Amino acid sequence: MQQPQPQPLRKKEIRQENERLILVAAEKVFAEAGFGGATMQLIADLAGLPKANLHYYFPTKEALYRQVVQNIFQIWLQAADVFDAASGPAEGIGAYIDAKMEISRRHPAGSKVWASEVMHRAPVIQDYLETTLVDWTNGRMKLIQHWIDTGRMDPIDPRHLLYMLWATTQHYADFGHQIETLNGAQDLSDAQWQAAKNTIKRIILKGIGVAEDELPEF
Amino acid sequence: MQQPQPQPLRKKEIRQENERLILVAAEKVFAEAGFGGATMQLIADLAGLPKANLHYYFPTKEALYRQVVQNIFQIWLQAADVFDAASGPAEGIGAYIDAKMEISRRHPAGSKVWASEVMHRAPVIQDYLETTLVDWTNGRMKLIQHWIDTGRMDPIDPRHLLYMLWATTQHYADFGHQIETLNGAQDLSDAQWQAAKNTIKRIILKGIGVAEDELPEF
DNA sequence: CCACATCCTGACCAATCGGTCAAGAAATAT
DNA sequence: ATATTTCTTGACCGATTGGTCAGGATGTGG
Repeated sequence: MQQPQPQPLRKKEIRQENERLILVAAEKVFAEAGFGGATMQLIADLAGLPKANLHYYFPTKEALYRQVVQNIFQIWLQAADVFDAASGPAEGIGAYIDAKMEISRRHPAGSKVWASEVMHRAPVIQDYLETTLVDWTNGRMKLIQHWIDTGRMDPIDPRHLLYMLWATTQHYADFGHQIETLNGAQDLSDAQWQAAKNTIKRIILKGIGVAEDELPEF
Repeated sequence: MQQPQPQPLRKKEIRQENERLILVAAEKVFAEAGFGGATMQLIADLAGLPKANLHYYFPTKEALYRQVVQNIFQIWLQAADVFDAASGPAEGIGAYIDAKMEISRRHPAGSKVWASEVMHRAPVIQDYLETTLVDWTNGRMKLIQHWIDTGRMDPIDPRHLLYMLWATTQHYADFGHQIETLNGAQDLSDAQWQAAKNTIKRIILKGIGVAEDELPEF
């Protein structure tokens, strides 16, 4: 039960709310126009604030962009929790696909900003790639290798399996416009998203040799 | 077929060569900086021509960009030839994966420009998406459905299988920088590219239920 | 040779960009 | 109340951008 209080805003609330407005607008504009094509004026208009106000909260365009990318990176990493909690490849990889597809559906702009950042050789988050992402990847590769060693799946190169999972799930966000066009200019329906998830899980889980009795129903 | 020209005109050679230089440079700069971040001056420097010369051959930045994107689209479609010539899913899909992976390796800049164009809602090639790409996709979906109907593979949604093929293969170009970083800042070796191809083909072909005796050796 | 078409390019321009600033408004602290 | 901190914003600035243009250079056809 939140009471709408349009007038009496406390200073801390003002800062919090304005930074949120700016970050949401920035994510959208950066996704649609790229870093170079985005302008502070566009972001300001979308956030409903004067341009000078943006520079009060974020000193430069690059600082704002950096914050957007870092926020996305956090969401991105968080999706891995389901991976570790799993008892085996069917559950772990299946849940990971579900989680990443949900991100692609709910956070398409963020995914595009991430893709754009990496495509342009990661000028802003290269250090994160070299540290956090390397560690994350090594950990998951070990887990997958363990599943292989204990006969839970075929001896697949874990690295390329991970790339395949990233590619397939993020494609639905990054190439969402192409997919919509091929869907008759319509957003994917709930059923179509479900079909996408199921098709991906079915092909990959069967493809890596997960035992039949571990597979979910499709 | 081109008519062989015994005495090619000099002027025409100049035009041909300069347009080629500009297009090659433009593809690289657009890929690395995005449309908004690319500048005519950067492209001119990379092509080794004065900026004003670019505007002699291509009236505007948009016109140059449009030509780059259209060229990529042609290469992109051409990779489908192997698909149609195949006698079944193992051969057709396997060859298509090989062809698209080869494009990712040899044409990474083009792939990035394409990805960027689609991510930004295809401002330049939307009409191609709605006509050529729709037709292409429908044709391949029919072929896959025929393979399903004749029991050559499992009843997989052909649309999502195609998306999976695109996503997985193009990922090695579009996210090449991330892959290099995770590979210790090294380009993938011949053997690593081969491993990537094999892993993708193995997972997908097994995942869609291609008969064992149709599978190649991995 | 000459007349013509094509190619080349330094200098320039209007528009737009990211970013600054100073003065004032509004909330908070004393 | 008053002093202080935080927030707001129109106006402005230097730098960069895509694009123009006039005039010279170079190749072509007669």
